[in-house]
Amino acid sequence: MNKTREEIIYIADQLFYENGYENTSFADIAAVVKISRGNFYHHFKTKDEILNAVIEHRIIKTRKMLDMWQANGENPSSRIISFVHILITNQANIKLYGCPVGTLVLELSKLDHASKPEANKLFNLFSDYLARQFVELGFKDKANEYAMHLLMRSQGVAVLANAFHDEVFINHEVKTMTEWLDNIIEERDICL
Amino acid sequence: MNKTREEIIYIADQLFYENGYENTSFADIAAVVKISRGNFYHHFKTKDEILNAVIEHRIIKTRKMLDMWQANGENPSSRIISFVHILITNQANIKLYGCPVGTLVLELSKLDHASKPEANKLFNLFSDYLARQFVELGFKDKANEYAMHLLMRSQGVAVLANAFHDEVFINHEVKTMTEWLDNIIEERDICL
DNA sequence: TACAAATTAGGACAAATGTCCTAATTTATA
DNA sequence: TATAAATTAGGACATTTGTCCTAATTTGTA
Repeated sequence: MNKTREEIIYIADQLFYENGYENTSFADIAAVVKISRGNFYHHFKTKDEILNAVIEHRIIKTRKMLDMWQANGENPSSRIISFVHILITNQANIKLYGCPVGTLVLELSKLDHASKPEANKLFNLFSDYLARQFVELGFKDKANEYAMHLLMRSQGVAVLANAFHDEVFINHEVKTMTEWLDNIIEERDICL
Repeated sequence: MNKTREEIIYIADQLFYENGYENTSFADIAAVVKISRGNFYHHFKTKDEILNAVIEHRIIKTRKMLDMWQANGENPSSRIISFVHILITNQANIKLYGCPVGTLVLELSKLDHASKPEANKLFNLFSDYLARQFVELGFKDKANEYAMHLLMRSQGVAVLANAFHDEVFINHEVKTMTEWLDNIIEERDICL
């Protein structure tokens, strides 16, 4: 039900990512959805309402993706690799527009926007997912630290991927991330 | 000479960083500089011209800073540490607005702005600076790779510093960066 | 001092923005 | 089918935007 509303959210999601929130107007969204600007008001009273709907939509999408990784990943290690490999899967978009999460949170920071905490939840989803894997790997004390470390690296790669469009760099950094993971696991085994 | 022009650039530099380029208007800058909006046109014909002037100004500032690090750093290793420590020195601003370079390049990407390559030169300055240090450390083949790796890490930390405002995380990541540096130097010595 | 150049203030201008209203049309329901 | 509800189109509205013009003032110089 409410197909138009969902289509608005779907298109706004894309446009906010590709062109930024501030730089996307009602008119831009309406033009793609092919509805009149007036009709808009019936579904969303303000632009902020659209943003909130988009963020909520992204949270649901992300949860689904993480649940799938959780279900399909054979072990914590391969589930972590699923995360790292977004950088390769979404390489084309990341080169053009950066990371959808990182760029949104940064923009909302500069706009001093009330929805920043909500957007931040996207980061929390990934961080919690990763931390859970590290706990399962036996890194009880360092799980959060390691999760943030990987999140940090993927954000750094996304920024430089956007800046330099260098595929070799991206592939190499993905490799060093998996090596880093192998290393801490190896060190853990030595300690036992 | 041309004090007003320089003041416009100085203020625009700040406002573009704090509020974003798109989200900063002529009126915003004029209000802070305390000149009439009309007078603006005498110094800069378009907003893009201000942006270009701001980028040029940042390039000059950055060059000066790197030259100072180059001159004052006792060895390549300590010069690299100077770079890493921006994350601590500029911690307050990074938490609020992210990295000035990364956020500008990302925004210009989304705006599909003609000045993105110019802004990217800021990244090149840091990357070249770092690569030079790694060459001096004897990593002839891996100098660029290592430079990009450190740049990537500092960008990642900046994004998450903005998102989470977590001082402990920042300090810890700075520590792991210095440890990473120590490690590759140690490994190099073992190989000799 | 006299004159030219540089700088300034103030506002005009069209276009775009987010918001909101009304009237028509479609859809669903009794 | 008749009626209410949901959805739509089209445009009004004040505000803000970047851009640009003109006339006044300040500054520097011969």
